[in-house]
Formats: sequence, C-alpha cells, structure tokens
Amino acid sequence: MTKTAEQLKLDNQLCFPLYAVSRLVIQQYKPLLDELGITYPQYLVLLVLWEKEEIPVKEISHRIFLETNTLTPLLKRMQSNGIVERKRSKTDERVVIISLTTKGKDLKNKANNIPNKLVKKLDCFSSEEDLFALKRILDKILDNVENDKTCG
Amino acid sequence: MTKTAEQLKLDNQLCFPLYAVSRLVIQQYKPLLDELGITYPQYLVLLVLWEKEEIPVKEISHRIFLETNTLTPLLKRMQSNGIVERKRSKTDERVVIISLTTKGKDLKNKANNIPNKLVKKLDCFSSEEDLFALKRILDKILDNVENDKTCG
DNA sequence: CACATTTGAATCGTGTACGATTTAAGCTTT
DNA sequence: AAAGCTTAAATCGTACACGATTCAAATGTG
Repeated sequence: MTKTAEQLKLDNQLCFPLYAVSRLVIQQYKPLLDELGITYPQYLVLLVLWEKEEIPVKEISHRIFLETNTLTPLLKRMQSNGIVERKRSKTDERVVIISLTTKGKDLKNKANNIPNKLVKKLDCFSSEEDLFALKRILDKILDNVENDKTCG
Repeated sequence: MTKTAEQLKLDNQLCFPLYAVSRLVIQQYKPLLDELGITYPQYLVLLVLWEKEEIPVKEISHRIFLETNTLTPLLKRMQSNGIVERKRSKTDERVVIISLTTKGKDLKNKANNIPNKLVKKLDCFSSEEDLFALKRILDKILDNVENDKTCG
C-alpha cells in the first residue's frame, strides 16, 4: 500500500482518537453533572466563574475557546435555570457581564468531588502517568495556539 | 487553597484541553474538507468506507464510536449529496447497508493529500514527537474502552 | 407455533458548535 | 461633529451529539 493510502486508514489518524476520547470523557462527566443540572460546556463556564465571579462574555469566550454565538444561548439557558445573571456593563453598553447567582455559587460545593470521581473513572482506561503526559502535551498545544497566531 | 478547590480550577482540568484541542484540530480540517463538500464526521465515515466499500450502519457506529441516532441523519445527508447509498440487507431486513457511489470512491483521490497537509498545520502547534506520544496514549485509551467494558 | 425478548434503525427533544451576517455602541480620523 | 472603522453580542442556518423512546424484524423459549 502506498504511503498516502496508508495515511488514510482510520487507525492511522490522530484527530480521530482525540475526538473520540474527548467525547468519551465528557460522557463520563454526564451522570455527575446531571446531579447539578448542568451540561459539560456549562460546567466549563462555571469553572471560570468560580475563579472570578463577574466576567464579560468575551472573556469567557477567550478562556474556554467557544465563540459568542455558542455562548449567548448557553448563558441564556443558565440564566433561566437561575445559575447566572446577565447585565450590560455601565461603562460600555456593548459588553454583557455574567455573574453568579447564589445558586451558582452553591453549585461549587456540590462540584467539589467531581474531579476526584473523574480521575477514578479515567483510571479504568489509562494510567495516571499517561494522563499526566496527555495533559502536558495538550496544554502545550493550547499555549502555542494562544501565543503563536501567525500560523493558523 | 484546599486540594479540591485547586482541582476545580480550569487550568487543572484534563478534559478541558482535550475538548478544546479536539475542536481546534477539527477546525484545521475544515477548509480541506470544504473542498470535498463533507464535514469531519462524514470524513470519518468515508475513512471507514474507503477500507471496506459495503458496511452496515451498526458497524460504522462501532468503528467511529457514534450512535445510530447521530449516523442515520448524517448518512441521509451523505446520500442526498450523492456520496453513499443506503439499502436494506436481504438476509436481515433490520440491517441497512451503506455503500460508496462512484462519487464517494472518487473522493478518496481528492483526500489523498489531507493527512500530510494536516500534519503540516499541526506542526505549528506541536512537535512531531509530542503528536506521536499523544496518538499512542489516546489509542491506548480507546483500546481499553473496547476491551474492558466492566468499568464504565 | 405463539409469545417474550433482543436487536438495528429511526424518531424525538434538547443542547451544543460554528461560519456568516447583523446590530448597536464605541473609537478614530479628518 | 460626521463618516468610517472596530468591536461585543446576538441572530440565523446547518450539522452534529446523544439520552430516551419507538418500531419492525429476528431470535429464543416453552
């Protein structure tokens, strides 16, 4: 088989396992997040807000790499579920500031044990060593994406 | 900061970079796949079909880890774009067999250079060494998922 | 052979993703 | 200060994802 034909085999693809494992891990989160009444992308928003209670949509977008056209409806759903509030900035009317409600803050306590539970679930599929290596490589890629905008 | 609080910081999550990088890589594919008139999940289906021209939906599902409720509409779109055909199996009326049209087969030639182009794009973000390690770890995880169904 | 169970697709509902466009507010430049 | 450019969200359209349910065809069991 030629080299290009070889490369077109599913097993030789890099993106495919990345995509498959990403979805797999999110599925592992599902039952835990169901208890909090949130989805995985909503969980990411909360991770950001638990670090900084008030933040513009744009900054959330930048932090978790999701466009505003994904975030706007997502944040509206979180608002109607009583988790966050949306208000216009007084200094710049274009900016929408997202903040946590009391309910949103309280969810942090309920989420405390999620990381540990996840690690336990993932232990079934991989060694801790590999998971560390995985995180290191992925973080490096994201760093490069952030800093090196010349090649994209 | 306590250990659990520390774990709830975005930067300490494993799944987040996995999810972000997965979407990032799929975005790198986009302009290349646009030329073929297909999406990334459709490309995965084609990778399977280029290896084996006739295959039941169930087997595609098993191969690329997507449920039939995702595949059915996706395959119908591919059918209406003239890339695949769908027909019921004669020996088992429940089974739908997917096969390539001439157009679907021809797309393989157009796709020949995609893997190389992708590697070049990803070189901007990561060393080849890291990409190899990444693939090795992810493949191992998928292997374990396939073989070890006791812990899920 | 009737009946319960299993199985492969399809259907339904909700929630992302994201390119492209629009809208409104701020900024710039003359 | 008006015209033009930029920017932050929102809107629109298309395509996934996936849990839950449905439906029909196959299979297994008494």
